[in-house]
Amino acid sequence: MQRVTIMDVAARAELSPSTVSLYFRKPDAVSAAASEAIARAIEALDYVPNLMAGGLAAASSRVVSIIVPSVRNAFFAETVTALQDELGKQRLQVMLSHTEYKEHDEENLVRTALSWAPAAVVLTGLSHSAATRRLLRDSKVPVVEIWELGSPTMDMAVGFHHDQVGHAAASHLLQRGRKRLLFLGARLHEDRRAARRAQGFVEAARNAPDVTAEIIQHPAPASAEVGAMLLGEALHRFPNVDGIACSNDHIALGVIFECQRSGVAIPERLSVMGFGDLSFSAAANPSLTTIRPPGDLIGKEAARLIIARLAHLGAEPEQAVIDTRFTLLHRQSS
Amino acid sequence: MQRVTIMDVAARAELSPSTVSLYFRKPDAVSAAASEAIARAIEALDYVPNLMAGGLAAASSRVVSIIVPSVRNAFFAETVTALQDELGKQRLQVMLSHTEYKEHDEENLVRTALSWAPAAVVLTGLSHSAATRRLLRDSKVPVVEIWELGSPTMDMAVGFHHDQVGHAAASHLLQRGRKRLLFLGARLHEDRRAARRAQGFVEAARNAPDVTAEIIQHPAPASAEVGAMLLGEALHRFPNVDGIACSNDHIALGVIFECQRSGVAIPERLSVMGFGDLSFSAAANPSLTTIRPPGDLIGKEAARLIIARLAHLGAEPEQAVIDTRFTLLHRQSS
DNA sequence: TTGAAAGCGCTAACAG
DNA sequence: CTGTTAGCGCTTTCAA
Repeated sequence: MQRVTIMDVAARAELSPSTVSLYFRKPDAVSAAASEAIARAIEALDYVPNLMAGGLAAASSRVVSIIVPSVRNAFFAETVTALQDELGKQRLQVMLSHTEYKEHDEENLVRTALSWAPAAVVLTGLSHSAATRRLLRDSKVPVVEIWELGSPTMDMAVGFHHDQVGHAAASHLLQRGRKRLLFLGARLHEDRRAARRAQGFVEAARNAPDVTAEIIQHPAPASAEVGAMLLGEALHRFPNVDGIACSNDHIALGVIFECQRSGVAIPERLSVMGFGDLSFSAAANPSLTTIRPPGDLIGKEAARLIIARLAHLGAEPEQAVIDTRFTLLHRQSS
Repeated sequence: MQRVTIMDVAARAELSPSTVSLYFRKPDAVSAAASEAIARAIEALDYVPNLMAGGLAAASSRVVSIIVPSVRNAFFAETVTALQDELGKQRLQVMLSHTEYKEHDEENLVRTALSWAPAAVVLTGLSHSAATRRLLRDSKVPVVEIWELGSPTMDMAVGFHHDQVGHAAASHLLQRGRKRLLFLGARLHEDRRAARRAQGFVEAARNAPDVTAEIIQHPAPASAEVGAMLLGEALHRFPNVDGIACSNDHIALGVIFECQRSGVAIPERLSVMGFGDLSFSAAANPSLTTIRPPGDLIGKEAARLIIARLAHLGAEPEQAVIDTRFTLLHRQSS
C-alpha cells in the first residue's frame, strides 16, 4: 500500500529522515532552505505519511475516538459534526462508534478505541461501567463526557443539566396558566437524559399548588408516530390535560399532527412544547415552543478542551466542566 | 500509553508472541490448550492490542474510511450506521469524515484517509476530482461509491439512479391527473443528486402531453422553513400548480404546513410528494407520499462488498455495481 | 539546525 | 501447531 516513505523524501531532499520528521511535527525548527527542499520532495514523490508508523513510534495517535448513542439522532449528529470540524483543523481524526443506546456495549467500544492509542476519547453521558472507567483511567487518555452534567465526572465534561430542562419546561407551562401537565416520553428506560428531563419536569410541576403532572411513555424510539400515539393515550387517560412537554420535538410534532386530526386547539386548549428545536420546529403549524440544546456548542467546547489538553500534555491536567446551558424558545404552540 | 504487550501475554501463557498473534488473527489455527492459556493471560493482564503496530506490520489496517457530505443528513446517518454495524462485526473500524458538500475538500480527506492505510474507502457519489481518483487508484485500496449510480464508477458502487427517482415522482403525479407540475428544491447547486432528481422529474413530465413542469429552488439547505418559502413562491409564480415534488421530505413538510396556513387543500387542490420517508412523513397530516431511498440497505451492501473483497484479497477484484432501487410510498398527500 | 541509532508492538514468512 | 527472525515507517533521544 505505502510505497514512498520518509526515507525517500529525505533522500530526494538530501537530508536525513529525522529532519523530514521534524518538518512535519515542528515546522519552525527546520531551516527555510530545508523546508523548501522537503516540500519539493514531498510534492514530487506524492508522499503520503504513514500515520500508523508515526503513532506507533510516538506511542500515541492523532485519533480522537467518539462514542455516541446514535448518529441518526440529530442532536449527536450536530455535535459530531462540530467536533470533527474543530479537531480537523488540528489534523486530528475522528473515529466514530455508536452504542445504539446499549450501554452494555460501551466497554467493548472503549477497549477497541484504546487499541488505537487515541489522543482523546469522547463519551456521551456520565453513566459508564466500572470496567470502562478503569480502562480509561489506566490508559491515561484524556476523556470528555458530553451532553450531560452532574456527578461524577471522569475527567472533563461539556453539557447541561437535564433536570433543569425539565424544570424550565414545567415553569413555562405553569407560567402560561397550565395546571394539568403531562410529559410524553419515548424510550425513557434507555435514554437516561430524557428520563432526567421527565423527572425534573414532574418535580418542578408538583412543587406548584393545584398542579398535577404525570409521565406517559412508549418503549419505541422517538418519532412523530409515537408522539401521535402518546397523545391519543394522553387524551384518553387525562381528558383534562392542558399542558404537554415532550421528550423531544419528534414526539411534539406527532402531537401537533394528532391534535389537528382530533380538532384539539393548540395552544388554546392545549399547550405543547418539545425539546431539540429540530429543523421543522419553527416552521410547524403552529410553530413549536421548544428547548434548544446547544449541540454544536457542545462539540466545539469538547474539541477546545481536547486541543488545550493536548497542548499542555506535561502540565497538571485541569478538570474542566463546562455548562453550556440551553435556551427556551417560546413559539405559538404554547 | 500501552503498557502490556503481546510479549507479556506470550510470556505469561508460556508461548511465543507469534502464537498469540495468530490467536488474534486466525483463532482456528491455534490449539485449544494454547487458546485457553492465551485467553487467561489476556484477561489477567488486561491486555489491549496495539492496532497501530499491527497495521504497520501488516501494511494495512482494519480501518474503513467513510466520507459523506454530512452526518446531519438523515440519509447518510442511516447508511453510516449500517456500515458501522456490519463492519464492526468483522472488527473493522469506521473513520468518518464529512465534506459539508464542498467537493473540493474531498481530496484532502482522501489523502488523510490513505495515511491510515485503510482496508477500504467509502465515498459518496460519483463525482470526484482527477487527483482524488489518481490517489485512490495508486493506493490500490478498495473503493465503494455510494448513494448514486451512473458512470463512471471507480471500483465498486452501491446506490440507485436519481433521475429514475425524478421519473417515478413525475409519473406518479401524472397518474393522479396532475398537469401543472413543480419541483421544489434546496441547494441544488451543491447537492448533485437532488439536482438529478429534479432533472429526471422535469424530463419525464415534459414528455407527457399538455403538461408543464418547472423547477423552483432555494440556495439554503433543505428545511421545512425553506419548503414553506418555496411554496409561497410557487403559488405566486404558478397559481395553477396542482402537483409538487420536493427534493426531500423536509421541504415537503414545510409545504404541508404552509398549505395548512394558506388554506390550500392537499391533495384535493394540490398533490404533494417528498423524498426520503423521514421519521415524520407517515405521521404527517396529511400523511406524505414520498420516495424512500434504502439508506440502510446501501450501508449493508457496501459493507458486504468490502468484506467480500477483503476475504479474497488475492483474487481478481470483481467490479460490483449494486442497484438498490427505491420505493414509492403512496399516502394521503397525493 | 541536523543526523545516527535504537526502538515502538506487531505481523509474516519460514522452519521445525 | 508453534517458534525464530526480520522488519513495517516513523519518532525520539542524544550528539554533533
